[in-house]
Amino acid sequence: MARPRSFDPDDVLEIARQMFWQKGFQATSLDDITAASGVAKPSLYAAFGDKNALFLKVLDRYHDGILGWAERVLAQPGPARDIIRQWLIGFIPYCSGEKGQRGCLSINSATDGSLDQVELRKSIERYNRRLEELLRTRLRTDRAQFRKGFDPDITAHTIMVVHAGLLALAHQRPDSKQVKAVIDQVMSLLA
Amino acid sequence: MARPRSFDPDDVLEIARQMFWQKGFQATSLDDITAASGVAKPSLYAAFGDKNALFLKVLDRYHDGILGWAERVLAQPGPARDIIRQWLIGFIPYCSGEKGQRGCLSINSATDGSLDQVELRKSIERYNRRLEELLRTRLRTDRAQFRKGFDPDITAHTIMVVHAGLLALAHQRPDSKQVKAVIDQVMSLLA
DNA sequence: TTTATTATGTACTTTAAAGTACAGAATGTG
DNA sequence: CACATTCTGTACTTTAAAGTACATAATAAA
Repeated sequence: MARPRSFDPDDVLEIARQMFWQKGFQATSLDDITAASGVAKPSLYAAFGDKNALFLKVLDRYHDGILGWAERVLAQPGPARDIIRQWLIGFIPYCSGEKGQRGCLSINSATDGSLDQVELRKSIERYNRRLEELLRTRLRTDRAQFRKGFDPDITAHTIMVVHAGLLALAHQRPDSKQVKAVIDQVMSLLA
Repeated sequence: MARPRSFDPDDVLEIARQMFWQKGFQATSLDDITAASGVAKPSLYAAFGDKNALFLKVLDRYHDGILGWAERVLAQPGPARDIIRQWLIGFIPYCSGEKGQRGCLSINSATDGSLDQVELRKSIERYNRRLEELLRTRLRTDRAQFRKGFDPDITAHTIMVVHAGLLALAHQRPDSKQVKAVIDQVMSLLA
């Protein structure tokens, strides 16, 4: 009954994600996204709202991607230690070398002082809470695999800290072997 | 032989540091710094160069402050483990609660995609290299205090990762007890 | 006291990017 | 076909902030 959209919103979100991830929120203009996607500004505004709203949608998408993957990996059968190690190893391509330079979109956003919108903070907090919950649940469930006195809650949080640290330092493009060595060393806490 | 400066450059750098740290590079305008310091823009330009150059000076100052403190703490006599623990504990006020929200100026800058100037990257890399070197040197020197097979180099890097992780997650204002628990757990790697 | 020199403050220009007005195009329906 | 409806593209306005021109003020030296 009316003119249909000439683009797939999901494609645009994907393009926007790449640009925001690479250049950051501030340095990515809507003109950039228009140029890369071929979708003019009025259409972007109609489909996603203003720049903040667009970024929030992109970030939520990013979060969902990582959470979905974490859920799949951490639900696998086997020793919790091996599973969590496997999960961390999976981040190595994003924590080292060329690709590592952009770091993590979520952490980049969390550390960006100019982005202190309430919605954004909530999204990031929710993401961190969920991720930590996945780790905690797994460690609690498999608690019997560890030493007496093992604390699943603190350990889950420590893994979150290491994870964040690796992705924060990723901007320096460390060597993947070094990242792996850190993961291996930290994994010795799971005993 | 000429009109003297009416302000102390160091005072301005201190004010600029607070503003950049709180609001980030992009969101802090020179007009903000002018308003806070009482120094007009042409004077800022004459004294520090453009905004990027000013920020670089601020960041170097910040780095020097932390490095100086780390040198002092890590040179103290005593078991390396206790000394390094003390050093990490010293960050707790900056990793938790209200004050933690701004995180670390260096990490905030490293994760800011819009700040990919060469000079800036160099400054941050140099800072990280020096900090890690202080840790590594101490761990190597006191290597005899640890188990057979203890690797000072990897351990120094792991501590850097944890340090970065704590400061990246600081933006969520975690509880100081939780931060302390993570530090204590990680310290068990030094044995 | 005059002069050379550098700092300061006002007010300007420039630029980049967010956001929008509006005319016209593309569809489904009667 | 004609119409209601929503989308699209061009071109505009607005705003915020970086950077600067210029007249003036403050000092040290001669």
